[in-house]
Amino acid sequence: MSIRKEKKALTRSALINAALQLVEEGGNFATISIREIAKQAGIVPTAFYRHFKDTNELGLNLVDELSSCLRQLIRSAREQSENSTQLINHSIRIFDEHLSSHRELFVFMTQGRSGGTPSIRNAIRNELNVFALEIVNDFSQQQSFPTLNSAQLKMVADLIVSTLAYSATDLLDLNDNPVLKTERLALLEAQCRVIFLGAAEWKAPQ
Amino acid sequence: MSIRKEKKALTRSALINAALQLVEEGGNFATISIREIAKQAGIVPTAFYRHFKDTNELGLNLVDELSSCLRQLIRSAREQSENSTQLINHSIRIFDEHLSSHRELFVFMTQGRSGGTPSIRNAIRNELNVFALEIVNDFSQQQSFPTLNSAQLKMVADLIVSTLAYSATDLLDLNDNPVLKTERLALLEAQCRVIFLGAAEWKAPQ
DNA sequence: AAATTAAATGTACACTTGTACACAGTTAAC
DNA sequence: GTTAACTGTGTACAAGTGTACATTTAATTT
Repeated sequence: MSIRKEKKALTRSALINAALQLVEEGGNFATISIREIAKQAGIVPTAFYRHFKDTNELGLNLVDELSSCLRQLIRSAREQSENSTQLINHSIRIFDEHLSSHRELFVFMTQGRSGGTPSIRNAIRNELNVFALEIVNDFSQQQSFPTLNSAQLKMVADLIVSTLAYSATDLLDLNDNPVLKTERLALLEAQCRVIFLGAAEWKAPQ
Repeated sequence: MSIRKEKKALTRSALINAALQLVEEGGNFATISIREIAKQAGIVPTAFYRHFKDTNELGLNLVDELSSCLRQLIRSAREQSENSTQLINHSIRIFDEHLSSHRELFVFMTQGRSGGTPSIRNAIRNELNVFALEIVNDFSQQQSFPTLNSAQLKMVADLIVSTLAYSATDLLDLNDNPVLKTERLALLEAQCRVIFLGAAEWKAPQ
């Protein structure tokens, strides 16, 4: 890459990190201004436009960051043991670790899924859908629920993703309260187990 | 009530409705200004302060509105038939009707749960917790899951609430697409059934 | 009927916001 | 080596923001 493009990529990621940091510091992405982001990134406000048309376009790039983060999460979770109870325990631990190590991205995700612009909402929805499809893939390969067809597996995977995403808001808020956070993780674990039990029993209503 | 207090209550609810309408028109509550709200309510900006200290305080009052809306939802859902499959179907239909008839409140709820100020997040969390406790109450009275103790019932009720709340974001977005909305409702229904099946099978891990 | 109280108005001010535009400094292309 | 292209700077401005404060209007109290 040429020197110029390298430098550009550098300030570009400075902008992305600036936005994420402002979000993590308690700001709502929807309320963050171009000027704040530029200031945090150490550039002049108008330079922002060399990289993004507006904050919405930057937001869509944050979703890309989220995307690779989720892929990484799936990859980590796959290095695990066989037993189903262990599987849930281990996956949730990995999930929790990712929440902590990529706080900003998950705060952005939970905010954006319901409070972002329509395009950001859709982008996040799409990423969570891809995430669910990855889980379906694992279910199929491991024969987790032999009685379910792929549409039914997707339904269960969506439920898992929904439960994880919902818990993320709580867990991110409980970061400074280890006791309550452990309780919330235990709740999440029990709920996932309920879902697994239900999926194993699932049959269409008569 | 005296005329003066009546009028005050009137403009107060005008402010509340103005905020809700702005939210429903696609705005994010976090980005709405005092001036916008006052304009929408048909009063001068500074009159806002006669009723609320700031938008956050108004938001907490929106949570109160949400609270009574959820209570009403529970009450409606209780007038229903016995069979468990019917119960899920009927409850989800009622839920959907409430989403449509109180759109603004549920948009506010989904936005606020993850994107609101800390105090608003907590207030909404609290309302959803109360909602889950109501469900626990129903589970107990109807002996839905005789093998579960009350803590376990609460865990299941939280999962139901989480699933409903998560689906709300999707359903609110699909209001103008009946086909996809019906699909999403069917997904929600299947997921609730998975949860019920799992809860019936639930036992602590060995 | 007069005095008091309180809600809503109108004005004002210091900020912040997005963004247009001219410019400077560097890298890339020729 | 000169020219062209592009990233980042600096200035500028109209529009929107929260909110203090004095004023008007109308209901309540006396």
